[in-house]
Amino acid sequence: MATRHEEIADELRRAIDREQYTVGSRLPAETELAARYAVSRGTVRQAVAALTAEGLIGSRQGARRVVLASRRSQSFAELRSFAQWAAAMGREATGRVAAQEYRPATAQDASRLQLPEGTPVLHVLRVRGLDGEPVLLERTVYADWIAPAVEGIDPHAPSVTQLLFDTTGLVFAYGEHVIDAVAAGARDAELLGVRRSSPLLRVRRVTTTREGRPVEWSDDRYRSDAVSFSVHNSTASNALARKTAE
Amino acid sequence: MATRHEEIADELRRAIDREQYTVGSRLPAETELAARYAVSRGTVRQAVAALTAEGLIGSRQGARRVVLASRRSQSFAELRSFAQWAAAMGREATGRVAAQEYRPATAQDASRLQLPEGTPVLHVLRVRGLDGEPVLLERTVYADWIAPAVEGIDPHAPSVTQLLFDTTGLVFAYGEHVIDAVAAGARDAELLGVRRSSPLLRVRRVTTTREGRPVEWSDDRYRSDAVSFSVHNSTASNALARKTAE
DNA sequence: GGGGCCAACTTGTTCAGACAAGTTCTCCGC
DNA sequence: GCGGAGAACTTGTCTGAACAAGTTGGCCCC
Repeated sequence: MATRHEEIADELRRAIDREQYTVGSRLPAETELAARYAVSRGTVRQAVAALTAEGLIGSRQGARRVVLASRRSQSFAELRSFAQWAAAMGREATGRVAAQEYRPATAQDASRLQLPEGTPVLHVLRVRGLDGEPVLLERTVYADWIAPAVEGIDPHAPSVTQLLFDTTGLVFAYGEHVIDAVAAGARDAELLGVRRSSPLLRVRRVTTTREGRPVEWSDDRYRSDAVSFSVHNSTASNALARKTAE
Repeated sequence: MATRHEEIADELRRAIDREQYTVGSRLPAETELAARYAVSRGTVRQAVAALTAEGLIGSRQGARRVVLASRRSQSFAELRSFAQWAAAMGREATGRVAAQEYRPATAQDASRLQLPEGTPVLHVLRVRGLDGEPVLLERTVYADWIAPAVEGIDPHAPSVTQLLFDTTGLVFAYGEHVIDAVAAGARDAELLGVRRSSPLLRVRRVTTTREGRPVEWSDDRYRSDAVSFSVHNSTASNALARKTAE
């Protein structure tokens, strides 16, 4: 908690969480908050902008801000890392590598990872579970420059993200996710312990470093009875987009 | 295009779109942009903050901003309204009401729409298509205070959103979406023209007005071979969250 | 009681300046 | 040629001020 506006945002979040400000009620005016925390209005605006982006409060010119929701959404760290997400819920993340091999990059791999076609990239198939029960099948392709660090990882390591950070200082900073539904194939069904052709939630994502360099792309399939995703949107911020096939 | 920072944001978006700034390259410094557009640095910061929220550029202290992606994501208006989305793609939105009736609000309805339990709410089942081909099944529950305006709508109207705005001035301002996958039931399969138990992408959402008042909640099922969703995230903004079943 | 108008309030936009903190690049010495 | 130190650059934080634009609530009149 370094900066003042982050402190204030956090304090407001907690106040909403413990229903000091209830859903539907109005937040104090900027000038009042500025006086209360002894900061300028600009700093207060930075704080409430964060809550607005999270979908906790709504804001429109002329009217006081409204509390829209109370439950705080998880952090990006929790979304990037399966293990961190599990830990935040008080569950244990388990995982094993089912297959791992180098293959020359296809045109698709090359385009997504910004590499020349034919560069050897590392394919990894992981099964991940919560408290031992498999819920996610991860087919990940790593760029050549990070692959050596991934290759040496213990097949049962709970957190690849954490290990990569510890060994190479790599941070996953940006992600693009495409979500749809698919039927479980024979292999999927076996590894996840569901019946063939049961519906799976598929998330295809590309992750990049802070410098904007793509690190990996992945085809993740979730047991839809165990996991769902949640997104909030507003006229001001629209992270979610609908797309047609191909 | 009213405000200066919106103009600048739009100009930058277009420049990225026509690859004047290519993916992976660096944006000019704030001070340079400020000079170029003859505005203060604060105004430039507002403009680039918008692009950052959209996932188009990445930003970190000390380094110049990096272009992360070029394709512009659709607006919130397009996400809220099926018809607007279709129009933006140059496709024709079709739709028909398959069933419509009032029912007393269940505890779940009451909680989601912030109404007293037992209040009569309007259930509507709509089939929507692109160029005549059905792609979406919409089971929507409308709050009692907006239901009369919905009831009178032509069953084949392409855009409910537009009609509600025209007749009542209502704007859908905020939305919370929970996404998972389900198998098509017999009714779903028939209405969408797919085989039973094929995977569907389910989006359950609650929409509220600008005042933060819930208007409707809906269970939308998309043919997963026709539609997918896309979300971008970063350490700074995380609209997407993973959830476990109940 | 209802409708309309206005004043007070509140958020949005923009400016200019100062300092903090992190990154990048150059130059120097080895 | 390589690495390290440091300067120059760049984004992040924060202040204080002024005006624009939209909302809300109260008051008055019919």
